[in-house]
Amino acid sequence: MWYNVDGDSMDRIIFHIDVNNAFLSWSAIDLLINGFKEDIRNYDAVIGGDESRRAGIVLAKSMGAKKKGIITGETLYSARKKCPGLKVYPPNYYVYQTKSNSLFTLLSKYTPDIEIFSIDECFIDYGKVKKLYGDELIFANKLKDEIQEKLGFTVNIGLGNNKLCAKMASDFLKPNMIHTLFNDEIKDKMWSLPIEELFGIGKKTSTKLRGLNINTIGDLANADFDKLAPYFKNQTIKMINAANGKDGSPVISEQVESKGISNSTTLDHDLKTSEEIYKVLHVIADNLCTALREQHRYACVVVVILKDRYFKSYSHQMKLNNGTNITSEVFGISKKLLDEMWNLEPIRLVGIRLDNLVKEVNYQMSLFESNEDRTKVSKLDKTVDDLKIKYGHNVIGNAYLKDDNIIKKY
DNA sequence: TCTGGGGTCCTAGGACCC
DNA sequence: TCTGGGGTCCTAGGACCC
Repeated sequence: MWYNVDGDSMDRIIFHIDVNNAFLSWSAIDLLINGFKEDIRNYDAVIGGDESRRAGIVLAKSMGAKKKGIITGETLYSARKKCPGLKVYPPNYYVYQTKSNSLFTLLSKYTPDIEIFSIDECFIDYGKVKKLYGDELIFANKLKDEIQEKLGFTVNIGLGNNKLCAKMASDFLKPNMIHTLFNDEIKDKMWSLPIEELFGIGKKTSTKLRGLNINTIGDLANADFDKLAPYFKNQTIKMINAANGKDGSPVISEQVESKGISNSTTLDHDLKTSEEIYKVLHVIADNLCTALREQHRYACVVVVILKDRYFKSYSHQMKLNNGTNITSEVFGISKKLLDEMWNLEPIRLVGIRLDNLVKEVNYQMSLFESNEDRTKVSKLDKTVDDLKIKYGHNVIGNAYLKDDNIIKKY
């Protein structure tokens, strides 16, 4: 997390650029390109998950839907109750990635100092290029308009002396707006906001804070450290700094490799037998290992994640002596982990996370295995990967999984 | 008809070693 | 027979973000 006070300084100028209703805007543009007559941004519309797979939640909403009180993350069922005429469209992640890339490409004309924060958000260290482009507000306005003109969607841009303030600023009033939250504006513009608006303060923490009669960001900014410390331990100082708009974390433009990758799926019905769960684990293990092999990376930790019908989640993990990206190995470990952890309660979600990723393995054979076997399975994976590259990801799968209805949903 | 999927970071407790 | 800390590594779970 980036509330790091060291390095915070007045003379930095940071932009936070945030696409307005990203998924919905991007889907709207894509639909228009494909001959759709209406712009779904002008309806009461949402991008939503697949209800038949029990993934029916709101991922993004139009301004109209927002006005009806629909919030991101709520069930489509509940959203429809608020807005009976609601239109629901499925997400298209391929389109989103393309639009996202087009935004970052446009921005990189101006500066290499861009930190990609998520698919629809980034930070720019404007201080470093100010002498090239001049006044930050004038530039921000031009940039905002250029994005709308060339890419067809709107953004909010927040300006501050650090990333935290820039991010808070871009969130003020939407859409298509520019806001500043410089150090001398923190009291006036941020302290009156309710505590849950502060970045990093979620539901659990805000409930606890309100219980301590801390209701606004200003209350937290001026809170007594010793009073809060027993409740929030090491987080206390970070929270108080954040409420004071202090953050020294740098804009990091190099793409850092992820520390782990995961894949999980909510099933369309609860699974009740190991055999059913194994099949899902196998597909997931293959997805993840294929991705790792593409990146030439290896996992040293395998985690199996389950959610039961009450939405309670469980995990079980194993650290490996040797990193692996071999599907059959990860699948084998996952099965073992499942067998150890599963209490036979019906399962709603199955996932695997591969962690502690490394670039190379110095493979050390255990006493009883032969390196030949390992080379063989590795080669098999490679052959499958090559076929996938040549003919597409769906042409080949494990025969074990063929014609299985779990896979169709996947 | 409650509640996606992919991440990061933190905490607490246990094992183990010195 | 009972009793120490300190440090590190590992695991499970939680909180938060988009």
